[in-house]
Amino acid sequence: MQLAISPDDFHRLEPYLPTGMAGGPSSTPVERAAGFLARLVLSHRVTPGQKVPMDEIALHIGASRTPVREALRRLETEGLVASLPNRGFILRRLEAVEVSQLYEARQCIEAFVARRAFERRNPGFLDELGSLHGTYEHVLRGPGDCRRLGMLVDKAFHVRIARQAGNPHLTASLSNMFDRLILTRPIEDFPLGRMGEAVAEHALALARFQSGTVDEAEAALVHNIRNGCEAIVAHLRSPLEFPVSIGTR
Amino acid sequence: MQLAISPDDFHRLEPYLPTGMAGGPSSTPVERAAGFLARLVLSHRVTPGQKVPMDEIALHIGASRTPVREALRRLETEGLVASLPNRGFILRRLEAVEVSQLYEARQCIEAFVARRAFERRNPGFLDELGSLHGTYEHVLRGPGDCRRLGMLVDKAFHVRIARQAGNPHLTASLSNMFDRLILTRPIEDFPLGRMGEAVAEHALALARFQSGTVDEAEAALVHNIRNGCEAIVAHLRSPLEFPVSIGTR
DNA sequence: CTGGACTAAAGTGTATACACTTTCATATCC
DNA sequence: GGATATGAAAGTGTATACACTTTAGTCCAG
Repeated sequence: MQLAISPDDFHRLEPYLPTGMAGGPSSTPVERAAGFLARLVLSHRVTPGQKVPMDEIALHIGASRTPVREALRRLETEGLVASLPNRGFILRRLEAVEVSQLYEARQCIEAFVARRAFERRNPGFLDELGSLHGTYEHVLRGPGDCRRLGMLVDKAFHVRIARQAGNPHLTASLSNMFDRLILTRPIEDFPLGRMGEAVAEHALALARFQSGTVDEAEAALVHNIRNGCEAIVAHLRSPLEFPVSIGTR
Repeated sequence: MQLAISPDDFHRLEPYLPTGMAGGPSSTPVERAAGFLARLVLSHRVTPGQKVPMDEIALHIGASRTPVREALRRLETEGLVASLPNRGFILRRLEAVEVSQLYEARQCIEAFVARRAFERRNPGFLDELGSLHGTYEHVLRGPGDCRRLGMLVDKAFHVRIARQAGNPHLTASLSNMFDRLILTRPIEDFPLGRMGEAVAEHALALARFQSGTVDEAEAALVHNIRNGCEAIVAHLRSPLEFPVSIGTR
């Protein structure tokens, strides 16, 4: 089975890997284990519900299962994997209800941080947000199956706003919600058409942050989240109404 | 040094231990390790900034360091301990700014869940909330140094409201914020006088949920959080203005 | 065939071992 | 005397070993 993300795309998404999963060569075995698992998931070699191949990860990072297990315990707390007693770990798989709950939680946090971020906005922040928006547009025009890659840049946009609000705990919490939504859903559950709309909604949100009111900025962001949730829930209820061909380039 | 929580108090707080830290005899070594660490912290045998005694935990739960380390990796993700390379783990210690950020995050989530919980309130919920409120009052009248014990019941009250909102992710997130506020602050940072006020504020919040409007219920809860934060920040700025004698019964 | 025991293989969870780092105490030099 | 080396002891992080569980296969009885 061919990788849905080409090596070229894959290299480009490295900066957007989940926190603590960058796993560069200089990091600890525990971090490298988490990083390699993230890559396995993003390249569709491990899909939600499947067993986490501890031995393969250990072999690949050149370590034993001990640090790999420590990494998986961390990811367990983050809701990314689940431990099945005496049967190892599996990549968790989100139920439809969990997806909408995560979107609800996103709305709770993002409505709040949008206001704080607006109050604390400055040229540097707006530039970075604009840049992330540009990357998002660019990625969507790219080749191959860009759904997870696109979601990572989507995440970067939203998390950047949260970061501007200055509350690391809310930022981390939001980041974790995105990780769960990105990594623990089958790729079929990402409606392809949705991403184009999201770009337009981000453009509006960006404009509101640049030259709008607090309420408008908050509303634009909440609108983006609500639409995303609705599109996905509708897609989950009838995933076969819009059969998609997965481009493999 | 005498335990600040008597064995009697200690037994009573078991039902309120953080999630995944109950650590009954039948649970896995990883869970028991987390549970025993929680008990070490709640009995002031390990204080914020101190090293986590891995060997002591391993010995006490009758296991080796391997599962203890896995447990600590989980707690690391939850922000309760920090890993110092080649020097083991320490119980994290919150800076003043982190405390106020956690209160801000609490307000973000609790304002949201208060509304959802109000919409979904029913007699069973109100009964349980009333019961938790009664326990809170009772604990504060109890003997010994009841600050951490009181905070655990305070947490139970707020988390019960979150649970009624029906979003497990927001509930878990709030629960984690309380754990950090309860376990990773030096006991001196808990202003003793504050708890009496909190009881009164809980009483009002309870009344609003029983016979008020959504806005009133939300406002009462936010008021409780804001007051708590202000009292603590003031206390942290001048902890010596109101020297307290720590009762040891 | 079908379903249930038995067996072998694979895989998991933890104890143990050990190389390596840090820490602390003693000794040495300026 | 204070600062810097030196050594041993303690402690950490991970590899390895192994008891135990699950899984998969095989055999046999019905």
